Amino acid sequence: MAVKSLNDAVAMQDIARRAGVCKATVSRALNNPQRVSAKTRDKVLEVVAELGYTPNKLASSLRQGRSKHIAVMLPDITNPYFAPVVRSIEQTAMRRGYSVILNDTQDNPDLERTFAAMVHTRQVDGIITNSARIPFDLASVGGDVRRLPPIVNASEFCDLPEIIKVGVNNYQIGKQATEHLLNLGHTRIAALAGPGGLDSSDQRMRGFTDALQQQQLTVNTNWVYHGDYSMASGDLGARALMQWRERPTAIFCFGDLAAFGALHALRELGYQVPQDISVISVDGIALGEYTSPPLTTVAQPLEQIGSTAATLLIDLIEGERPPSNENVLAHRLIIRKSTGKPA
Amino acid sequence: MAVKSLNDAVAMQDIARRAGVCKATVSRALNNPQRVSAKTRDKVLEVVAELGYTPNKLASSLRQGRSKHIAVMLPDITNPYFAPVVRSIEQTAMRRGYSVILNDTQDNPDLERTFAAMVHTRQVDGIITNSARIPFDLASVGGDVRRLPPIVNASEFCDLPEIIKVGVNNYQIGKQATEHLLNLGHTRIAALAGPGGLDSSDQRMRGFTDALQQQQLTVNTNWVYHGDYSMASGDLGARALMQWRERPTAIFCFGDLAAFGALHALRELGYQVPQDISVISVDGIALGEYTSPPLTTVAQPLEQIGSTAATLLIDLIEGERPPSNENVLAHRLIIRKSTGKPA
DNA sequence: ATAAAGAATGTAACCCATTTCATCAAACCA
DNA sequence: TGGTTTGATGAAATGGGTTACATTCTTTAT
Repeated sequence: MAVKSLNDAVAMQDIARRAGVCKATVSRALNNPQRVSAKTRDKVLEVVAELGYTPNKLASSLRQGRSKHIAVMLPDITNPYFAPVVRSIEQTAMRRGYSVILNDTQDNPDLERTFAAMVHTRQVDGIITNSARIPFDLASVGGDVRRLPPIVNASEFCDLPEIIKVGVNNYQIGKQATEHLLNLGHTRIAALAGPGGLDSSDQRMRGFTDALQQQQLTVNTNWVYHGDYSMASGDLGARALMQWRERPTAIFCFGDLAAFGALHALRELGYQVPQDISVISVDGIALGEYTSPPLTTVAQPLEQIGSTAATLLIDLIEGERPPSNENVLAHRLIIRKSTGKPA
Repeated sequence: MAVKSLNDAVAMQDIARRAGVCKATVSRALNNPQRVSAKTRDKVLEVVAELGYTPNKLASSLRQGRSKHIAVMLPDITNPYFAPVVRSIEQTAMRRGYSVILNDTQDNPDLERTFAAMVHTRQVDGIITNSARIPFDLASVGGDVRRLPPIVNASEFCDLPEIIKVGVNNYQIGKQATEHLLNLGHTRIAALAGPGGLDSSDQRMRGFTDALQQQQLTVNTNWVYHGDYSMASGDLGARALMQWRERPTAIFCFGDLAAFGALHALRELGYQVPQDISVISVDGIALGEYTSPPLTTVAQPLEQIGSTAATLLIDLIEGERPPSNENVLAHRLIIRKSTGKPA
């Protein structure tokens, strides 16, 4: 049945025998070289090289009670927003000696829970999640959040204050994106928002509303469409927003993908961007540079979100609490060709 | 230092004690329920539920000599081509009880090797790689490929016949893409190829050449540009191709990303697609539906590549050799708006 | 020179589940 | 009814490291 892994044979005991020392010494020579005499160390390392020995990390993990694996949960790896985050997590983790186990939850709570169980089975030392749902069964920790295993919440926030979070200031993002449009002279601005109730979307909406109000403008509810950040919903949303008798001159998309969909719809409907209508969005994914027209967007520091999340999580695993639970990283408005003065 | 995981305490021994049986019986009750009397089984399961026991998978893996982890190596998770493949691998693996360890090698042989080393120490049961480089130090296995852990080579092929491969017929893809352009009446066709020497690119180029020759056309070397499949190289390549006095009326991009770059360049240069120039490409990534204009492309069955690769690998791990080492999946021409008759 | 401190190494327990082998009881057969 | 097969369970070895503790060999200090 199960094929036995191959170059097993050689274990620590074999090295020990051949080097004329005991297992413990081999272990020390490998992990705490300074705790072993130079002579012994050299001899051990020589035998290790000779026999091509690689320590079995499972055994080590079992004994030490930590696997040096971290899990990354995200709703959809296919989303270009997440890919750079994951890549950066992976790089950071690898540098610190951790491997990344990937889990695409498809935003399915059941899958999230299944995966979360991995923490209990000791397969992973901690989790980075991009979901607002923290899937751990609170009951199992007696309702005490502090007893949860290390978790870092990236990009999208849950409402447990005890959980460490890393992301951007979505309120400011919403405000700045809107202000960019206002500064260009737009007054009829639509919002192609994300799901209501989702923190990132709600915050951006607040920023949107406040920015308008500072110019004595109010939100036209006809011009607010709640999608799900996807291209398809951006397409649909843009069509919905443009159907009204009184049309907006600018659309603030709450995500780049939705903006791609919107650009597509607007083109099909025969509008020129930005001549007929401006489009701005949020995220700063790489594709935005190549759309037609290239997309003006408030970029999130995706790599930095990933590396920060990984660093915080690993610090946490290794016993170092971060100074703050809220880690807000800087966003950046990138002005390209999809926004302009209103006609 | 290292924080001890929390609800440790409860191990199999605890269940055993509490249920009045021995560890072995608990293990059997959990893994081979039919090998235990109904009464004992119920009692054990009851105690398991009561104490909230979850088996330590590290221990189990150590004992059984298999970790139920598979590693996925790919050059860049940020590439929209790979994301669906990875997602599909992950889903398939999860369904079969395996976790996926992700490694973004950035096409860096050193990183690949580093990671490959991990495979030994982490006791990863198998590997799916999207690189033509099989990074395992052959010396370490005495030059004997059969001693490598199970590997499946997806998308991009190495030249070891012993390695299982899953992917598409790139020659046919190249041919069909070209034929589509020929059928529309194009005779001046450029190729925005991938790196020379890379199997996928070379095969598509063969298909391209053969399709042209069947129409008594020859390849104009001015109209062949070798990029690296990236958007940036597509942009550059398109500009290079359009600089000649005699210009092509169609460009065959060897990858969707390059096509995005090409569309961007063509737009900037003032060409209308497809009125002035047609663009076709390969991959069928989701974004292609939303470009301007939507991209005609030969789609690869990305999900299927992933699921097939995962299935083959896990079968292999569990001792089942596939009928063939070459698993070629069907591609599909998707005609959208980026190709048309020549002016 | 010698006790005390320190460094190097060995012994054995430990992490926790799986699995072989032995044991014992119940069911089956002639 | 004695002998055998079958089924349930337990004892103990196992996988491969790590580490607390014990022991031995050096140094250093007096």
